[in-house]
Amino acid sequence: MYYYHIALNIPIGLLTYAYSEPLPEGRRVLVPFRGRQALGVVWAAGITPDIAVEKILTVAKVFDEEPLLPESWRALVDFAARYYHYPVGQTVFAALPQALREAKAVAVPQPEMLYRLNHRGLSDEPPARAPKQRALWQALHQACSQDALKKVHPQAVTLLKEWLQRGNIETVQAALPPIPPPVHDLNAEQRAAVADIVGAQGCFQAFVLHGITGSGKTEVYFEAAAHMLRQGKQVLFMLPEINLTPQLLQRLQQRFPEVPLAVLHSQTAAGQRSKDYLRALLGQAKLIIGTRLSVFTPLPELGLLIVDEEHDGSFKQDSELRYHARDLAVWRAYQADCPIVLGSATPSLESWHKVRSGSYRLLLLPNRAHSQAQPPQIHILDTRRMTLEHGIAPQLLQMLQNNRAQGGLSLVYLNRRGFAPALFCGDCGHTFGCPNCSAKTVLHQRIRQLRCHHCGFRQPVPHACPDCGNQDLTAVGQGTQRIEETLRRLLPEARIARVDRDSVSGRHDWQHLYRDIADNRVDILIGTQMLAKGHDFARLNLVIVVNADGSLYSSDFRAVEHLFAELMQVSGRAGRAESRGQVWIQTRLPEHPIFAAVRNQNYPLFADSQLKEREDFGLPPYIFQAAVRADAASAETVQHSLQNVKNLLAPALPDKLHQFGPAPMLLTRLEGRERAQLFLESGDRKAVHRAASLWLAALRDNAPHGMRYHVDIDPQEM
DNA sequence: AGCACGCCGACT
DNA sequence: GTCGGCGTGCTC
Repeated sequence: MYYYHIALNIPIGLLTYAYSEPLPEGRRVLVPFRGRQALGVVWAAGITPDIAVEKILTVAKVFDEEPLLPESWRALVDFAARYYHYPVGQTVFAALPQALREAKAVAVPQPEMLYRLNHRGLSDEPPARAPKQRALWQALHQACSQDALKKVHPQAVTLLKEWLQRGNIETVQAALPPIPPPVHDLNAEQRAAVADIVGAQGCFQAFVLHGITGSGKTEVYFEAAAHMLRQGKQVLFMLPEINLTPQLLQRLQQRFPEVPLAVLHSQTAAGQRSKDYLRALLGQAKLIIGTRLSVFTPLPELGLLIVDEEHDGSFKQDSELRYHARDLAVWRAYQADCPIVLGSATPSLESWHKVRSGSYRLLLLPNRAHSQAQPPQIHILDTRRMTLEHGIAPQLLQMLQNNRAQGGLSLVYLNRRGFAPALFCGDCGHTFGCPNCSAKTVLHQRIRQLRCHHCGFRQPVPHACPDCGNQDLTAVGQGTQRIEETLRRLLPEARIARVDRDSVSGRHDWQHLYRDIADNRVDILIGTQMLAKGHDFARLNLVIVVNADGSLYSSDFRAVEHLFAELMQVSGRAGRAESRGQVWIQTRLPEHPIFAAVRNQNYPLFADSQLKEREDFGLPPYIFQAAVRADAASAETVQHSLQNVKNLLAPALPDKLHQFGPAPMLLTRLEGRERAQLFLESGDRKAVHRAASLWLAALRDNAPHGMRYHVDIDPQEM
């Protein structure tokens, strides 16, 4: 009998099973588990059982037709499980696509075949009256993929089958896909960046590609990728969810028409995702593009990783396995001995710190790629002594009006959905909170609802104050809907489109919007962060940021960093047009140093001064953090049990460790549960990990039932 | 995590 | 007398 450690989707460790035959690690198997059959992955083979042999059950089924989950993938999963203090078995399942988590065999994708005319086919030319067929026949002089042939003739599949039967066609294995040269020539900086990346081929090296909006980072990614693809290497290209647009995919397909592509994100249909995952595992897919979850794709021929908008918060998963895909990507590059490119106009301070300390190399794209395009001009407008017209300065309204008259496209940006952030009783001061969360509900005027943006709560707008009966309830603050209403009233001739999660959700809505904008049917866009990221509108030449201050009052030390990135990103929307883009940012805190940095569009200056502050205050990236979070029905339960565990652990914790808390979280109540957290901090990463392990063990033994808890390594939210 | 086992309150 | 509440403990 052979014994194995099997990874199962359970929060305890690996379980021991037996089998009469040798099994390789990375094999999917079915095992009996609690009277049922469960899927598992062979994690360690040839082990000595660590429990009584009579308790060990036998593997029930081996999926030995399937390819193995490779060693490099298992090492990645092991690392992620250890680093993020998450059970190995559950990490395995988090890293697998749906079909591979299920207890049945999967179809193994066959390598793509190319088709070509043989001798007989060459002399069997279709008649002149069938020009389409003839075009297909012509194309088949060279080996072609089915996809390529479909573009030549819509019925290519049927015809191919027919000609194959007739014995006119031969099939060949796909060779290295041809990669055409770039359509546009790269400028000197782009070429230098590509040369640096390509020069690191076969060695681990992290690059931060810092380029302002429009500086042509994508071309650098593409050319570096092209180089690796020509060597038969695989390239993983990761983006934030919102940037994975049909436009980008189209660009990729234009640039790499013959390269087998795998698209992996949460929107991909489960079947396709699993198929693409296996194609990547088998080395059939060469270019893998996806969101954070694609970092777990097994890639036997990995030659380059690209993380676009690497500062983006969506690379961090904030439930279950709380991993940071950018950080895991760097680990993968190290493991695979290959370069990784972290691209951004506003790199994360974590990455910038590594540039400054010399471990990452900086690649600069200081200019806009198309030399006639200038960076936008950014103005900071002090609104303290102004009478605003429903949140907008009169002079900015005038600018919107003028820009419309001159045929320009404007963007009014604010990061707040709904009509107004709060409804308020002018008599007694009552505000309308969410019953499940410690947050105010947001007024959505058009559908007459108060909504909580943290949970699903919604209720009709009350007609009177529940405390004093006053019927005159006032909306305070600005939301996208209210700005829209105001602008429609003040600028009745303007054609206005609001873009937020309430108005634009599906792909269809986007297509409509793009068409309307392209056809010159929109003068003013009103939008939230959805619009700031990854969407380019050529005519856009005026951006107004309604209120930039909110996060400057936040106690989250990352708020300034995030606001800077947000302002640079939204500013970058302006000025791909012919005339120089103008950006106006309204603020009541104009003397805050962030605005000087934004106006000068000087990221390095900003980042260096932020790093100095972080160092002075002993904050990340100079120290390492983990958050211990817990929630339960009552605030006392959470607070007391965290305090209790803290007291219990006090003698056992490492010396170099500081603990802060427990304290209620910023949003103390979420979906009916009270939340509190405690921070573990140290300049020594090992001390944080050791403390995190101790905390988890202590919570396992001491947490009252009904209390949930987790550890978040390198937390991004306070 | 799930799922079974087990020990106390309101029902035919 | 039982049906079912969910607290507790185990899974190879």
